[in-house]
Amino acid sequence: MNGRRDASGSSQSVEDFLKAVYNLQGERDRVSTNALADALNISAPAVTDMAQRLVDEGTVDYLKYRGVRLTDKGERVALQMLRRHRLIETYLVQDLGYQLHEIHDEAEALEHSVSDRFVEAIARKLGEPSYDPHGDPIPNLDGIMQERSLQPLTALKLHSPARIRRFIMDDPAMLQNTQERGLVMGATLEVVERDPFDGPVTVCLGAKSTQTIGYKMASSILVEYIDRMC
Amino acid sequence: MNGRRDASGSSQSVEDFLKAVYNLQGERDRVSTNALADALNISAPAVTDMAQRLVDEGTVDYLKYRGVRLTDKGERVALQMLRRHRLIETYLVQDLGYQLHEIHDEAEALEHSVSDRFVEAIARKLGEPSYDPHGDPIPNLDGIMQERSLQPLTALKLHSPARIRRFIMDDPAMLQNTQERGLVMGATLEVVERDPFDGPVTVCLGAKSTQTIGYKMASSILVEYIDRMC
DNA sequence: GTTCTGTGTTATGATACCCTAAACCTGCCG
DNA sequence: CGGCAGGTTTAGGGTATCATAACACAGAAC
Repeated sequence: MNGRRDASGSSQSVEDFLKAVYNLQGERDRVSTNALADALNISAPAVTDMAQRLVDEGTVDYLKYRGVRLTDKGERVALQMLRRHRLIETYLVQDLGYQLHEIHDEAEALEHSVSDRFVEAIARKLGEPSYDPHGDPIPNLDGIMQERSLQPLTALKLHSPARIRRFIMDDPAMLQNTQERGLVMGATLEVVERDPFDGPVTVCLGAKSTQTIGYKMASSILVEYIDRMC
Repeated sequence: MNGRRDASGSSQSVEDFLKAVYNLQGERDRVSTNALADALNISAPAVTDMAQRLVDEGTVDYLKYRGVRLTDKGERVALQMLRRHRLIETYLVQDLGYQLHEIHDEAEALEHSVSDRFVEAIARKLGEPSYDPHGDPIPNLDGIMQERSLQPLTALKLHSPARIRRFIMDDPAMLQNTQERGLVMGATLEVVERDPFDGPVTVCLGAKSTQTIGYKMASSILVEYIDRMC
């Protein structure tokens, strides 16, 4: 028995496995067992083990020594998990007052036990959002995501107004730091200075404040150009 | 690994086990293996198995052939689960538009994966409620519940106005039926007729409608006397 | 093409949970 | 107080999910 009351019948381990494959699988290449072992924090044999079991379930395509790839069925499950995860994250922020850096772990746990009924209830309540609080696109029921073309802060032209649209960072501490510095979703800014050789970027946030941001963080903040700061 | 991010570290099975012991344990008596096997839908040996494991964790006091009893620690866990369960149920109704008969299963799954942070967030949002949508009391953080003295519909004096305060029924179908018939939480009514020998009870719900209710259902609906119908 | 080297797999084992079948208590009955 | 019936436990298995240690393969280096 497992926690889910809906279709799939997958266990938490299986769902996490499929998610990990999805995340590591770029275009059409296979994912190595070691990469999965790292991502899932389990041993390599455990990955082989799971891969072989999932072949029977038809969610994964596995070739000895060549790695793992999702089947269409597996990809559907992964995208469903992604939808769950991102909707739950959105919900935690919107309705329960969670901070951006707190939501990942909570969603990670909830996504496995929540029913479809629940997920669709919060989706409706949130107004069927297309993006989660990190700015990551939320797959719709058919697994389709609305991709955008955004620029990292490090690639922004000087003195061109832009709006923060996405945070690509997993570290909760870094995430928290961005928020505390006023680098929040939707904030408008322009780059006033940029050091060469992957040095820091200095941005002006409205009239309010100026922040100098390390390269790593700056490249993890994506923005879109806007006409004027407001 | 299990789904919880908080303290306890209990698995879903363990938590369900402790809840079951709590539910079956009246005052100070022990709960029999078979009773637990029935309640949990597992075999008797599986219960013995679990009981022996939980002794090591200190949540349960188990004597061979004499049954199981919660320790103080075990009772704390059980009450914490009860709090979680009932707060989640309240939340599902209040904020997500669930119907009364839909909430039990969803809460049953969620209570195991949600964090304390989550539970307390919804408690705050709901205004620290003392009762869940069934009218069951919600333990506070110290495990204390506000008990009330309510009457079953079957014990009500004729023509005495009363208000529905609690539904003691597990069957979702019966629960759903009460709601459809207007026997909802807080509704005011009076008994206009009662058949002898555990026969049906006829109640008048305001001016709106009159319902004749079978004994079993009527005895599962608890009310409090009020001064006048309104 | 043969040989390394590191990546991946098999072998073996552990744990939590469960089951069925068989052996075992316990309390009641006479 | 012996014995039976029914509730309990022990024995013996099974699956999913992990781990460690030992072995096997693949691709690069020569």
